[in-house]
Amino acid sequence: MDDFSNFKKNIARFVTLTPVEEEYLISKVKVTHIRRRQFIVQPEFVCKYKSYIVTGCFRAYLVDSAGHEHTITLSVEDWWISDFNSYFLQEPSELFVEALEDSVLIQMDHVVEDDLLAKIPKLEIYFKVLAMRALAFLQKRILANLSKSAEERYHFFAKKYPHLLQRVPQHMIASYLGMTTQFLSKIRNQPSKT
Amino acid sequence: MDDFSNFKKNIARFVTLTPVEEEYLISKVKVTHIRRRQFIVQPEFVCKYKSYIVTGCFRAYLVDSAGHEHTITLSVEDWWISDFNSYFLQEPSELFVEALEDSVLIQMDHVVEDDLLAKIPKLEIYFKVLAMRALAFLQKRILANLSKSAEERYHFFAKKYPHLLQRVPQHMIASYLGMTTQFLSKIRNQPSKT
DNA sequence: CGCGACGTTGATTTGCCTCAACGATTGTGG
DNA sequence: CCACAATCGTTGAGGCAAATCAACGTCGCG
Repeated sequence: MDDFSNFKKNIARFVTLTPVEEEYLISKVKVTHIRRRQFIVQPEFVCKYKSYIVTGCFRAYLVDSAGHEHTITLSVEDWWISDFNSYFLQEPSELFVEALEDSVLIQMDHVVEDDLLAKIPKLEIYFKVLAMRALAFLQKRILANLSKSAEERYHFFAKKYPHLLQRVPQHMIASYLGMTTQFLSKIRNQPSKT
Repeated sequence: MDDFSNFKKNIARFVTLTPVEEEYLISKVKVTHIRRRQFIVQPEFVCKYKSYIVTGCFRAYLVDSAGHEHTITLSVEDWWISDFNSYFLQEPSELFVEALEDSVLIQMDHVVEDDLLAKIPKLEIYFKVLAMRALAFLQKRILANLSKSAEERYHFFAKKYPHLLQRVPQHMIASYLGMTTQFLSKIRNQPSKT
């Protein structure tokens, strides 16, 4: 089971490529190994790639003027990561995207992407589906932040992503959920109802 | 200046259609007039259309189990509105989308959209650009909610969308910004800096 | 071994909410 | 066309959820 196995499967969930197309795709993308604590995106720099996570774990976060970190994204295997804003518009990023574990990525840049979309138009559909899902996801997250208490948000998260609780340090989860480490700790260690 | 003038201009910002394509597009979409306080999306129902606002103003909101409204979207002329989640997946919506003024929409349903995308592939690009912009926008909003105080969020909003302050009732803006009407009122009437 | 990253716990503070009452404006039916 | 209701914004008192500040224990790693 090589690096591309799950990548192909993931695409096959939404569009069906011919063997020739698949081969062409694989020939164009680039496999990159990233060490823990390494950054693949940094503020001031333009985000060059969109990256599919083969193995590993990443988070994207912003550091505000008070020096507080705010986590936008926690991603594991079979997700795409990037600063889509910076990648799409080719503007300097404001975010850090950091590997939380040693990771393997499949990457493409704009040149490769445009070529692939031209040669394999079905990929437009694949990326469209991903974009729509991302939109739905972000909308739900905004709603959750507006309408739920810190405790509700945590329990919802814990139920939905139990594996992340084990892989990701708690202060990052806290910052993802919009609360302090201390408060999250208190939630976890209180009697509580489910 | 007919209903389609700005619609065409908006598309032309991102892709260039031939006169024939433009005509075909116009022949397929549907112009709808909506009265103030009318709903174009309601919970339990599948969202049938994506709609371009020719004139008017809409908001999308969710009512939580405690009966509180949470505004996801405030939209005016030249924006697309829909419950994209419900429209894209053809699942029942959870949202209300309500006209805040008498409005005129240009609408397309899935059948029309698929046909248009097949006949005018350039529209894929148009919608892709819109989707990416929406993604960037939602991401910024999540960051603002995570990192800014209610007062900062309000002043930021007021500076960025001064026209909305006049068109939209304040309790809706408050719910969009994630605070109560009363608190927003207090922010507005305090000395404050900036 | 010693330092830094991580989590926990308690005391205190505060940003924002809830509840409540009250003008002003809009709009609507008799 | 007026009266009354509904909608909208304002203001104040009191309360709570979550932040801040601070101190401490543990673990992993260089």
